Amino acid sequence: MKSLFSPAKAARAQELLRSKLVVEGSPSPTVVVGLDAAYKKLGNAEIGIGVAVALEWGSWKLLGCKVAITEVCVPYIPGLLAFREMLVMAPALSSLIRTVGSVDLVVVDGHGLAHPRRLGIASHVGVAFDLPSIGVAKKKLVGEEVEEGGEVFIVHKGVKVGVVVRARSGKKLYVSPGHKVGLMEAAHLVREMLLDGLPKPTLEADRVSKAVRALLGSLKTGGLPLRVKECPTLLGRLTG
DNA sequence: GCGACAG
DNA sequence: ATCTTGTCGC
Repeated sequence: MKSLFSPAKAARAQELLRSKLVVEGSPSPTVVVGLDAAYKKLGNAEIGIGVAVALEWGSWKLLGCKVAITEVCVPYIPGLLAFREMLVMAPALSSLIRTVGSVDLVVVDGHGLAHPRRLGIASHVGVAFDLPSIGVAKKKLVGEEVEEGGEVFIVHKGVKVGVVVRARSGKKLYVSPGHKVGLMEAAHLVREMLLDGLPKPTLEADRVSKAVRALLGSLKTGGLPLRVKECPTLLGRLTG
């Protein structure tokens, strides 16, 4: 059987999307969305859980939440993360946008500009939905950390592509522009969203994805053989 | 050839 | 990311 995924073509697609990327802007969000994905192996199949939560800036009040569940047959390859996670993130995000009406900013797990081809998952999401977005990663993908004027930047091939933001615990967060946000603006916004070592939207999306994952586990324990083949895409709405 | 390698 | 045993410290 032919391969189900072409890394070479995916990388070419990133180069095409890259020409649409805007790396400047300073949004003043009212509605901010957190995106996250979790996975669970059920028999031979790998199930992906995509979560999108909408919060009100500042009060961090929950405005909506959408979950998309489907089998994911794309492997994780460094640099090509978006092609795996977009399968569940895109349905969850588009459904959430339809529900809450408008979204001002999307915070994504992973890098944006700080990527081998300058189009990490945060930028991919931003360009695909034409929304301002920011990438927040827990680990570095490319570049070196360079201090300058009391700020630590991620420098890749001589270009500043991200900022290292320190949580109060001392833990590093690698922040980079996704789309329609500048470098310093992205770092500033993330610092304002910081709570318990992570941006509030990320924290909430992560919480939900872990909870749904636990539910999938208990379904298996209950003896219900989940037939993925018969329901390739389940769009659940658990909160919103 | 060796090391690095988001989630 | 997920799986997973044991250890350390509040």
